[in-house]
Amino acid sequence: MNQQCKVCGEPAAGFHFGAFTCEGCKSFFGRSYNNLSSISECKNNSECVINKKNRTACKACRLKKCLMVGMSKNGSRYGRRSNWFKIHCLLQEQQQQREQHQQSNHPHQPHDLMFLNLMDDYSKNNHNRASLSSSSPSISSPDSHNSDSSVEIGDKKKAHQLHHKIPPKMPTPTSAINPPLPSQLASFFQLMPPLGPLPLHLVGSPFTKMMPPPPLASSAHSFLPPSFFSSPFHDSLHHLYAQQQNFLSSANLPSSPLANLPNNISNNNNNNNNKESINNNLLHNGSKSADFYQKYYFNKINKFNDDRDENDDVTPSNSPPLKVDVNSPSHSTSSNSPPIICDDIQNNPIDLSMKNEDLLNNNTN
Amino acid sequence: MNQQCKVCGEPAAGFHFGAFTCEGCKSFFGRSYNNLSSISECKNNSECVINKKNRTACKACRLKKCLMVGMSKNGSRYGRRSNWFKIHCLLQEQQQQREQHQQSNHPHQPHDLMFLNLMDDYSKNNHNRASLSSSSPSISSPDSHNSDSSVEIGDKKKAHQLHHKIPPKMPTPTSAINPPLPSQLASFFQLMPPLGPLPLHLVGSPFTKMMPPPPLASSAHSFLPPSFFSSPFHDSLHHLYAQQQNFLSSANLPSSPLANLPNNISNNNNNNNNKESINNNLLHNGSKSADFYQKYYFNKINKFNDDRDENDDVTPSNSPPLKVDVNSPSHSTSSNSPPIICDDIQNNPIDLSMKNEDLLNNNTN
DNA sequence: AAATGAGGTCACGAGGTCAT
DNA sequence: ATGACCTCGTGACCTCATTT
Ligand SMILES: [Zn+2]
Ligand SMILES: [Zn+2]
Ligand SMILES: [Zn+2]
Ligand SMILES: [Zn+2]
Repeated sequence: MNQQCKVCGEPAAGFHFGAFTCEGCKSFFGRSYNNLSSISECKNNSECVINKKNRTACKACRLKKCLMVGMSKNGSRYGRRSNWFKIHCLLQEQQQQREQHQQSNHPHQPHDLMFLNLMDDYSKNNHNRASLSSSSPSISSPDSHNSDSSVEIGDKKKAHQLHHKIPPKMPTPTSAINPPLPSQLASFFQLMPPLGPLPLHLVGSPFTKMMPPPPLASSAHSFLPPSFFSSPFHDSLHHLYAQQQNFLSSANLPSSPLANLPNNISNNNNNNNNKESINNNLLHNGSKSADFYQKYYFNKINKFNDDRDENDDVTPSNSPPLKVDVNSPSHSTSSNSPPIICDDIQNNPIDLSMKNEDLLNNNTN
Repeated sequence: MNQQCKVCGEPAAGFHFGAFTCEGCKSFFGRSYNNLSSISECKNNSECVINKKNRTACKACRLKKCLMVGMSKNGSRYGRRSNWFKIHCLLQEQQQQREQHQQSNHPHQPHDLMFLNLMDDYSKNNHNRASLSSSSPSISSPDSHNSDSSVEIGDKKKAHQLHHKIPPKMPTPTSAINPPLPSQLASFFQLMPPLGPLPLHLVGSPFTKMMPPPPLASSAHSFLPPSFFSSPFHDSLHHLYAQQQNFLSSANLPSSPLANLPNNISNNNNNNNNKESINNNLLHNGSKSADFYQKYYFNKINKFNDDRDENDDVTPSNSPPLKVDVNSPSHSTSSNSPPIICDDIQNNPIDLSMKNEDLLNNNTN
């Protein structure tokens, strides 16, 4: 797949810690997670725009970006990904491409068609397993990516339309993320802010709407054959995204820094060694300085990212009415309204229970 | 590897700041970049030929040479080099040797063969699975995956074709660079020119569009097995090189020195500390003397070097319609024209997305 | 079996050090 | 000021558990 690293934009090496990332960002996140102390404060007001070239210039902002795109050490999963997951990724890619190119364009083809085409290809190959790509030359191998748009060929034209509804409102993950973060957001997110007063004023809506970066987002799920999809990972993603946004917008900052220790924030169920080490670091230094906040936010965001995954237990992929969720989601229900997405997610039990990875996995399988 | 320092010719210690250099030139560039003021004007009309023995004689010309070979503090890469990079370096070396020896000679062996042999060795080790994508994955590692190439798959074939044409026209990086610079170029480049009137006649073409100087350039890529190489780093390099030349020849100088401050030139997105220091230096001294110009050009060239890598963000591997871009680019369109190269690069998403190092790394893997 | 990601390994290069 | 040498963060590649 042609996925790009959600953090730096380089071609992604895979889905790591909850997001498509390159090897570098994967390793960076893995290392940093257990060694926050090694990250020095941003010298640019935590507003660095991370890209392939400068990703090593500011560790603070790189980590921030990692968290922003949903990376988390919890809930990781192993094993081969389902074909649906792959398909979904493809669709998402196409969508993004489409959005970029013909942003204002008039959608000719309903992407339903596009999707169907894809499905056809898939089913054909499926027997062999060829995986998507196989059939369509373009796609090529699952991993290898197809660079191309695999999907593509036939679809490109149609593809763009999928999102016509959603896109406008919902920022594409990538597009939304890559661009410089709104200063507001950036300021909010200052993991390494000199501390100081927290940007509570941001709590409002404006911020909420922007966040977006659902690890994966696509409108395709509505097309997925019900039988295949137990739980729409797609929706889930949206939900997650929404949740994240809520988190960000309503994050309850410690009114008195000292009052809430980061420890409290850490996940309860989490046995993760890594997590512990982080907390230890935090406790270690008693001062409630910038360092404190840095770690505080780190934990906060991490918990948020982790939580989205934890729900799974509660609602297994099936539990929630598939049909309802799948269909109703963004499309039918609030198809027009952009902000909607969030709503859907929240209302949809299914989604809530899923995590990025899980979501992806659950579907179909 | 037997690489030589691109600046002074001494055996290289590694790939530093975008070029193979010795420890001395590496350190020199690292120091000078942040302390331009320490560099005094050349007393030889900026025409000093830098070599191992005299490299410390004229800092101005040494720095100039550094920039000429593509050194830049931005976008440096860390970490281990990909196997492809190594292979590429080997090929490049061989090619150079070949060129030197049988310059006018009639090539018996297309070096395609040579390359293929190399590739075979390499692929044997890794692959197994290569199949997919083309095989390309040749490279082995699981994750690596794609990183690279993704995009390309479909393009690979085209890519190499591109170059078949180009090579002749495109000077090999090394060979092109090492030799004395064309006088025009040299004059333009006078970083430490006594100042005097700027080469306004050069102002012409759009600076913006030009991209960059390729640290490494080689003609080999055209030979790369399509399947293996997703994106021809080789081409990219050529392109970059060509572009650099264009830049040099057509660079638009500030009509009114005072009007355009070097600061404006600096990258927007660039948070690089180093860059800042440079700008600071510049601002520091108010006089618009030779010093001003020196720094102005320094920034200009630096930006140029930096930009070559930056494009990545702009055109993600996917964004552009693969088919269209890939094919249409240099081939069909202006396939014959040599200057074309630049076009290809710009049009070709693949190339754009890559940077020197990245190029090398990315390919197939 | 095949695929896939978390972790681990260690080649590398940016930076820093310090004798020259 | 230079450049040989050292430190350590980075990231390409590999191993292996996990999942399909
Ligand atoms: Zn990355
Ligand atoms: Zn920063
Ligand atoms: Zn040298
Ligand atoms: Zn000189």
